[in-house]
Amino acid sequence: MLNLAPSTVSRALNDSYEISQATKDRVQELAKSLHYQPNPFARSLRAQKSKTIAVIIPERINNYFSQVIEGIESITQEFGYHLLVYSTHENLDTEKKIISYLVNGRADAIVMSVSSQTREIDHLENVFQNKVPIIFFDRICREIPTTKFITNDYQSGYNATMHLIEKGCKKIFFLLLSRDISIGKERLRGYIDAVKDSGLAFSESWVVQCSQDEARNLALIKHFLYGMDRPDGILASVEKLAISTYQAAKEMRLNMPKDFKMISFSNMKIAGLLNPPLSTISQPAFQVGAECAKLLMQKLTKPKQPPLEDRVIEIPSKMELRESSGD
Amino acid sequence: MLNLAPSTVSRALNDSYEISQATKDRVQELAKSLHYQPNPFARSLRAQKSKTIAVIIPERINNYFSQVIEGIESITQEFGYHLLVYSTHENLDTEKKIISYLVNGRADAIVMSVSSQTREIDHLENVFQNKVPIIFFDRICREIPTTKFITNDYQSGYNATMHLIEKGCKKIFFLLLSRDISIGKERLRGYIDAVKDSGLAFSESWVVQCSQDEARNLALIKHFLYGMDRPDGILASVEKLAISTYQAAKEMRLNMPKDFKMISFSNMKIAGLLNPPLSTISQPAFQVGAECAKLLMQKLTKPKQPPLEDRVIEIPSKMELRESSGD
DNA sequence: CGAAATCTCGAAAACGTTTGCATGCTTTTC
DNA sequence: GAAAAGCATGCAAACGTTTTCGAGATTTCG
Repeated sequence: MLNLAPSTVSRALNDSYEISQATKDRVQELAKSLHYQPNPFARSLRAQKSKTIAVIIPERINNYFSQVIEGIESITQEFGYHLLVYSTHENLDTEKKIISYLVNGRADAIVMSVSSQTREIDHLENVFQNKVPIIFFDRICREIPTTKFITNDYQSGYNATMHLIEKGCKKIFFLLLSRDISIGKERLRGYIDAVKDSGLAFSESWVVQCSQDEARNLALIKHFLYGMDRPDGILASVEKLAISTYQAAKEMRLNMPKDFKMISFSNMKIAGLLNPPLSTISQPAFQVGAECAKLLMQKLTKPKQPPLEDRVIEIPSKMELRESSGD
Repeated sequence: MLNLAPSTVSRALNDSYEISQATKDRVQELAKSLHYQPNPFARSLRAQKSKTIAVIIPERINNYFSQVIEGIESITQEFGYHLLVYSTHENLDTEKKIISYLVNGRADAIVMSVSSQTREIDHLENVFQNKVPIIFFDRICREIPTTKFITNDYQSGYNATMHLIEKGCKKIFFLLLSRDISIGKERLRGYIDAVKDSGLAFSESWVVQCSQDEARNLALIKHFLYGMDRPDGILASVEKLAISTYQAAKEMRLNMPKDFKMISFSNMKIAGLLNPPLSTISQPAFQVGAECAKLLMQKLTKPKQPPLEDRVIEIPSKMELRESSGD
């Protein structure tokens, strides 16, 4: 429309020094009046980058993961990056499929928390070999040499258990989703060490392996709460299991903290409004997301950046004691 | 590597009828062994479509919106569509900026719930004029002639209010975020009609306008709960305000349902575990998301589809009565 | 056996940008 | 006054696909 070559227009829009101010003005004015927006695919194709970050989480309806995404976005948004969000629904096959979408440049980087089913890691190796920067958080994969963010899972598990013991618990059950995922393992270790350090008669049956099926979890919990050897303390390694326990206690008309005490890893804002208020170990979710994003923005927006360091960064959780644990 | 032209390779991979089986096999085998994945940008550039849907919500840490996104994904995932998720943080300027990213083809369609600040709608008009299919849900924009999904806001507001009145409430406050957004208006209308139909002495001061600032909301709620003309019933039009009310009641040691009764629009799964269990009107969030997605998939994947119809589709909510309202 | 039909593949254009290089023009410099 | 330098712009290639068109090879058919 202005009788200019595409190259000139491009340079004018990008404010190149080799275009006269007069031409720049003409071009930019017309662009504005036409609501011109450059085509992102042409750009991505040419530049070999997408200004997009993929976030992969195991489930969406979860306060922790929502907060992490908020944290990520708080940083990426300043840089004009877009967020592609995927949920694996804790399913390994879905995770593999999602990953396969992302190794071809659709995203410039990946931020993820692996599913509880993830045992093999070929697909993750593949990402790494394809030079797509990847950062893990919470449920990390130690084998891939990249940066990972976790909280002090061992210590938190230890402290939470010790707290229950101090409150008089002699038989403390540990509820987990899967023994395979990183956080499960570490929290479990902390729990076991605390139990043993206190000289309690630990038994393997104290560790209760739950599943993705909420109805089954509820039945399982009710079952052991009915039994003869029922616990007087429970440490839930994920929020979901704490909720099922509340449900079970309610249906069975058991009283917390009288009949048993509980503390849980959880990022619920309303933990204090439950009946009874739930003692929690809450993770710095927003901060974790923000730190992941900062690292990625540094790597992606600055020239000549080294690959992401192979290290584990720990950001401590906060224990908030309420009535459910007898406080 | 196979001494074939790009066109042949392309056709072989896409299983075109004009390629011999032998060649197809050779190509597909090599592709598999190289983990070949076609470049999405080249594809999008060529096809003028991105297989991506943008979802714009006012906030991420919200059960309702998370569930809607799950619903959307449950459908789009089968079609191999990707989800770009944005949060406006209830901010109009952010909303405008996000929209401006999307009118150039980055997304094939938009599913959105407008921010509580959204009064002007030029940016939404712009989307529509650019022929980007857009569907609204929950907080809709009636002026844009497209398909919108809502719940029976008026009726739900009416029923909830009637329920409180049946439980003996004489002075019922209505808590809302903004009078501008669609759902606020409709729920408010239902509430007012119910109050008037019951012959209660309605006063404008019963409608309490809250803000995005949680601390201010808490102070506001505490203030009217302290006052002489404090309500004996509260209808919260959004979950967030119900939570602030619980917080206020807790701090002031007020007892629900004795001192006042409450019911709230909310999609919290754990409403029943609060103290006291919260009566809710819960929306069919997952279903709303799924319906939006179904419509879009139809429009995007089938040839020769008409534009999205200009109509409002209502999916009813469910009222679940618990102790907070005196049940 | 010649012509038509069928099968298999390649050449080239197109999608909308960005950028290295070339070009023509004006200004500066010795 | 001629060469060098600076300025403003255009040309063309490249990014990786898909698709239209056409060409050569083989088969079929009368």
